[in-house]
Amino acid sequence: MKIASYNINGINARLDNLLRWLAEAKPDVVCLQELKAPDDRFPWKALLAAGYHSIWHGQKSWNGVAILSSYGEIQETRRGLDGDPNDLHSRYIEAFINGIVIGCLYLPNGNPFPGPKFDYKLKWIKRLTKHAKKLNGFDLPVALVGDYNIMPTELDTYKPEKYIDNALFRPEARKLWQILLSQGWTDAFRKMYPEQRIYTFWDYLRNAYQRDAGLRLDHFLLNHKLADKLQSATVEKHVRGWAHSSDHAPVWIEISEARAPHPS
DNA sequence: ATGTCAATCGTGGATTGA
Repeated sequence: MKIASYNINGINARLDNLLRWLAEAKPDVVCLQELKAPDDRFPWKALLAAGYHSIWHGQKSWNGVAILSSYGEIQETRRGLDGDPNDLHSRYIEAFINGIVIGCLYLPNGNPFPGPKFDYKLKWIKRLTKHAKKLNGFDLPVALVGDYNIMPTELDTYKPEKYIDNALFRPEARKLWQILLSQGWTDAFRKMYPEQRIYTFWDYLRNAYQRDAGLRLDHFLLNHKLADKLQSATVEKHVRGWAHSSDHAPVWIEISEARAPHPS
């Protein structure tokens, strides 16, 4: 089972790229972020024609998350996080697919630091941590997937010293990431590549992709029940090189599936 | 700051967010 995450940076502006990549990579489940589209402009028909059912939580102009599945109709389990009734950003959607709880998230960027946007980011991480604790109590495989907008360590950025005062790398955010992980979550990519510099984002500015001036922002957190089944993890770096690409690359993990018992 | 995108309002280009 292939579970993917892709910050698409405008689903309608990049629908052709998305469909091309789906046809090429054939993931089973895809978590999308930064739809930048209201609910009534989500291209569900084109995705259905490509073989994917969708659930989505859109918003005018910014944010927006969706989950695609090749397994048929999707059982949605949640949209949004508790803890702030005034938060209207569409940043979290969750479903139960093929026996796995999959949370798709778009964590606030938080720049500029310091400021209200950074404060909102920290609060959002705490709300996510609270929800993650609840999910971790279930006797089910769980994956929390998406654009975390956090570089957890110096290995996760091409130039750590440049990012000291950046919300993506501030110690306050990295500390909350560690607190979240300490509940028992496995960072799937770091588990598969313990020492390697891997990036999932390259800025549009200053030929960042050509220079490999990247950041690792998109993560898969797996609970124990799922981490045991992790087979591989891949960054689809070449897709970032396509014309009219998002500034993120699609990323995916492969999960081994227990063979279903034969019907008797 | 630099310089690159998309959405918006609303029809040309400034503004906002990333």
